[in-house]
Amino acid sequence: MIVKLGYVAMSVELQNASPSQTMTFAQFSKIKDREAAIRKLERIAESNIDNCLRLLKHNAGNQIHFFRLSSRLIPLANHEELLDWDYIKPLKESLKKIGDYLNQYPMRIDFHPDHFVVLNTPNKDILSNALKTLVMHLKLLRGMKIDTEHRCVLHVGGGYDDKEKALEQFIYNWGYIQPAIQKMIILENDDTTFTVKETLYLCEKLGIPMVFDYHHHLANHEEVEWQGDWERIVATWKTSPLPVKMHISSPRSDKEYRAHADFVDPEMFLKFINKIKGSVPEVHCMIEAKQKDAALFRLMKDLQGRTGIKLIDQSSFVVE
DNA sequence: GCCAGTCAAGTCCCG
DNA sequence: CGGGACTTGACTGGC
Repeated sequence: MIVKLGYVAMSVELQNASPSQTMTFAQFSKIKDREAAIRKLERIAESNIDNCLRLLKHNAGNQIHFFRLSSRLIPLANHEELLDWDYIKPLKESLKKIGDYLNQYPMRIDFHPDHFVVLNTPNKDILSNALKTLVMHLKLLRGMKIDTEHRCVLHVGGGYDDKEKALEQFIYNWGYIQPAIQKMIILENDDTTFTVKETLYLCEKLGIPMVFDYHHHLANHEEVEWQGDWERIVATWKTSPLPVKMHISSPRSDKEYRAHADFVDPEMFLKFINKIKGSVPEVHCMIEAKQKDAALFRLMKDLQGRTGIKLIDQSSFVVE
């Protein structure tokens, strides 16, 4: 089984390369000339996209083939006061450069919008805002010439005091979502509300691949045993062009169990990998650690020389 | 040039 | 029912 590691949004090694520079609406409003203010937003967005390209080059240089883009590339993209702003048009060139680069150095790219994108809300306005944000992600992917299928990880949403009802609301809302957006989405079990089993229920019913977050599972489950569900999780990826995807992180401490630690505990990771060994030809693990790419490199170093592990390059290995 | 406070979103918690 | 906590990285303001 091949295992490939990826990391999230920004590098701790590459300096001054934030893809998430921003401008708040309060700042925006202070600028009297609205056109000038919009130009400023566009400059920030362009700088963010340029930094993404620098990050991709950093990844290619370090043999990393799996990366999550920041979801904050375009400040105020979906703000209600900026509905007339075509934020994609001025970014065409920058986005195309990303696409061209990915043609040269293929990499699995995905997004994970903030948890304010809630698809199971009973509130029409909140749903409409969530969909606007997803449309932005779709446009960005298209601008970068990335196949949009299964690129956007979301949580199920709110529990609203009745999880069963909340799951049915997700199914109801799903029916109103355009197919291009549906196709882009994958769902992840979360650390406070929806467990693996509940997320699987939706994924199987609606044909959505499921991202298994092991840390979230440890924080939020009916039963801690997960191996009985692993085959079901794998099966949700059967129709996907992409390999099964996981999220890996370690708790910061017993007290702050849900928070992400700086690095990933290699013993926990190895134990996990050995349990799924051979169940799929390839699995992609997103390392969600505070130390970002440095955590990925350290984990790879920790795996070096372990029994049954053969390193392929700086971010991938084979388990036998 | 550092550190504390602020900013955004939606849900959840507490009184 | 209303206000604050939660979360995250970036930015702002005070010293």
